[in-house]
Amino acid sequence: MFEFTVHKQDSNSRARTGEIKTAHGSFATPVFMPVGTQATVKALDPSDLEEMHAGIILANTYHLYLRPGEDIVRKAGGLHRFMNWKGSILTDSGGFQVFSLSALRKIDEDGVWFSSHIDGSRHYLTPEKATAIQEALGADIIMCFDECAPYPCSYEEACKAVERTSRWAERCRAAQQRTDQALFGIIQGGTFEDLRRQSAAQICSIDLPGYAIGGLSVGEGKNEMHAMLDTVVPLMPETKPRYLMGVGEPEDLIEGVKRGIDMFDCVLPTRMARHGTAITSSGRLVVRNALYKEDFLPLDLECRCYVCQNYSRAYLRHLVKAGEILAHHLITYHNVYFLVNMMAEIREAIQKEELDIYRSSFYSRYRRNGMGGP
RNA sequence: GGAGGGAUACCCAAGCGGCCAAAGGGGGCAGACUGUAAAUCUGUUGGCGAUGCCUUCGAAGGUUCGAAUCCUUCUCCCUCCA
Repeated sequence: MFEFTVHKQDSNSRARTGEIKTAHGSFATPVFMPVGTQATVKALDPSDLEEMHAGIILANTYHLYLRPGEDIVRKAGGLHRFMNWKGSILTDSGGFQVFSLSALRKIDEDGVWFSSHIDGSRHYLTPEKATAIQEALGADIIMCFDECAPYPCSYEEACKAVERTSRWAERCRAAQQRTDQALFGIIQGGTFEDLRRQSAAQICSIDLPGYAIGGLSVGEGKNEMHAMLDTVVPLMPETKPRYLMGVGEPEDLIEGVKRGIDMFDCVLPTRMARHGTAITSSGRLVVRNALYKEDFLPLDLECRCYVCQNYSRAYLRHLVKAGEILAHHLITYHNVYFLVNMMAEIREAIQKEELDIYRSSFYSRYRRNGMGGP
């Protein structure tokens, strides 16, 4: 089952609140989805995610196909049971790996050859195969297998990716056997407005329960990303969720919501945490910096998460410097909480018609490379 | 007491006459990270008034145009034999 309902449309922007219902519960939108590529949000237990009210997480087709193999997940009773996550799950199709594993891959019309990053073995992924794997994994939302073009990229290259992505989207839909999974289409087009329009028209002409915007935040600037959203979102149906893939930073979430995005996912909070950086209301706080050696304040003075209630910057810095695994857990917990909570605040602001106020208040405190100080 | 081996930058450790302010690790400091080949990657790590100068390779002397590298003495450490 899959249902999307819009609750409140902001009168000053394209922002809206809503709700998505899947067989694994419902969650409010706009939503931030933590990424758990290999059926685990790195360094967190599903109970942590529940505790911070994350309603949906991501996993990846390509990675789970290579290891442990989708059959094992299917035999385990599906991804939810396999990883003990009761909320909703979205699986990415492997389309992003077409981009990120470019050195190990070869694209043709039928599909993509990959050399496994694990053992070098050769694998062929097609729209049909990506769909079948996602059916075996059993997520609530599955994604069309797309071609995510790099940035920068020539017009011709971007155009080819758009057209191939459209043909592949049709094939994914045709390949669908299960009726209980929501298949989302993906709009491509690089940073070319006309290609974005073309892609939006083509993808949205396929009747699917949701649509995503892919191929952004791959190196283009914020302005270009915003311009693409302004181009594409108006061409997407209002009654379907709009998902901006792979984004983002706190400011990107606000800017995306304002431009009509309902769903986001990003590895940034989990990856940065493992690399020793916290996301706070005043900006990034590089926990390992010497500045925090004797700083006994919490990561974020305004944060109500478990970590900020119980641990100091000095202690977390110590854990990071000492290479202790708890550092990964605690900072990841905070970072994911921060974004999940931020989305809750944004929803509340939209509900109260105060998104602009929330936005300016956010920017008044947040500096991208802020020190996170009091 | 005798015979060897060793002392190099914050630590470990290469270097054994000029291309050495000195390899490589570690540690320190800093930067990056946006549908995860990422507990990763990159830069930096003697001092300056800085396309050059000054001080450094246990200490002090010496040889040499030139020494971390060769010689002498000393100090300390290690191994083996008494």
